[in-house]
Amino acid sequence: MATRTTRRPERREEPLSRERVVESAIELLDTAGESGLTFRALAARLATGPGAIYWHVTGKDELLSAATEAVVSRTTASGTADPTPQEAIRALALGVFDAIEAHPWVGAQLASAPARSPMLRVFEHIGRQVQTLGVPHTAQFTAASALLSYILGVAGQNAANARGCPPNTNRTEFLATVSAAWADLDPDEYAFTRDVADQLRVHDDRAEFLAGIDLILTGITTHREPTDPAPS
Amino acid sequence: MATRTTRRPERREEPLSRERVVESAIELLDTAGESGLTFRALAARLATGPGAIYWHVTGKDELLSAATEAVVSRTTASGTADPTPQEAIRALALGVFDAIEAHPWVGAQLASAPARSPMLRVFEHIGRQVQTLGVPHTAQFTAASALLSYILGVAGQNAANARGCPPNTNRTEFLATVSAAWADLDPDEYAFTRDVADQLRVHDDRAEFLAGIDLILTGITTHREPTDPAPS
DNA sequence: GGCTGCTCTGGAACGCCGTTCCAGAGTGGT
DNA sequence: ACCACTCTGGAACGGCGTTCCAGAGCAGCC
Repeated sequence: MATRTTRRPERREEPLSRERVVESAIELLDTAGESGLTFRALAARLATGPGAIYWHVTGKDELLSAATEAVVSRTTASGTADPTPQEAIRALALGVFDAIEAHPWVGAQLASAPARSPMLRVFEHIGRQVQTLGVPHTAQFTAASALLSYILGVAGQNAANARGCPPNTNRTEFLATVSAAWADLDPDEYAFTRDVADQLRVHDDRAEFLAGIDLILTGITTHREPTDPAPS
Repeated sequence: MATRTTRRPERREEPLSRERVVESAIELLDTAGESGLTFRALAARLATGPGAIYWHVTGKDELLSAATEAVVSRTTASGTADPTPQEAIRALALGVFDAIEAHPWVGAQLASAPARSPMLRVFEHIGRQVQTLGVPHTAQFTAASALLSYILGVAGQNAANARGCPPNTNRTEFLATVSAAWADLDPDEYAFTRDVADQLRVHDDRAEFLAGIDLILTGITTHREPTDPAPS
């Protein structure tokens, strides 16, 4: 009140920008979850009104896409030289996996809009390693697509699990609860599920994810005819 | 106005019920998409008010779950005796795949809430076939989870694609458009994607999906490389 | 028949959402 | 001094999920 317009080095300490909007959106998504990202909450965090945000972003869809793009692109950026294509694919997949574990909302976003830009880069990198693996040209699309679909599937599941209990229960307790629920299922209708309830309780998400990748990689590198001896 | 309470055989021609609510919700989702399911629209279709629906359903989450459950359970119901476990798994996966193609909203729903009931039954059936395949006990959970994750991943992608262009373009035209977009990408940054743009244009979703299933099945049934050191 | 208690209805209202609108502040060019 | 342009932010709109509640219909008991 005392000073009205004097003593203002810039219009505000930091002017609005698309970058700042997206960054704040990511923080909001990380702290308050997917439902926490609101134009009003975002405006409050940026000390402005909802209308101002629309000058830098066309709408919520673009905002979510930009936030996802920003997070995923960081994982793709770190290009380490891996000795084998298999390890390169594992590293690539783990990058996406870790990004989703750190930001569960990315999983839900990717699972429901994969054709967009961020995952296309992952697809490209996977495809190159598939080529390096010596996969026949006609099977390369299938192989890369299968790997991508699997990654996106795990992404969605992890996001769903993280949404189930974001703040409170630690992972061990959560797994114990679900495992106990599985063990209490009908023995006739859910014989298998009951049988693996123990494995669910002690399993490691990252290891299971990688094991699935390896399963697909084995399928890709194994010739269709089972008479082929194990390649190395 | 003429007759007030006379001439009414029942309170209404058909009383509200949870079954009728869920069924109408499915119809609404199929015709108007995920965003078309609204308590007001649902109330209009049922010739009632929004409040009445809450007597039969606790909220929108349960409504969506019930609708998904209803659609998925129909696919699991048809139990045909398949000669081999592989074919049984393929049939199971195709059932889910077809259900999602017929109701794209199911894909999005499954991809973002897989731990719930409907997919647990699929998991159970897959797991039994995995057991029949002779997979070692310690690897059964991994194998079934990988298959389920892959199915859910494809589910999400199909749902996203269907959401991109629900009514208008036929599939061939859509694929041609995306394929052309891929072919126009930067040759350095997207060499592989450009290379498989042709395969994208002519590919068959069902066949690709099954090919991915077969990749994982091959990985499951192929013995690990004997020289492979235990990877953590 | 009345009366009561229960199930079920459906319209009104609440608060929040994404989005649009627009008056106007700030700023650089002439 | 003026203008044109970028950018701001508060108000407002329609629609959403959800809640609330007066009351309709329908047993069952007096």
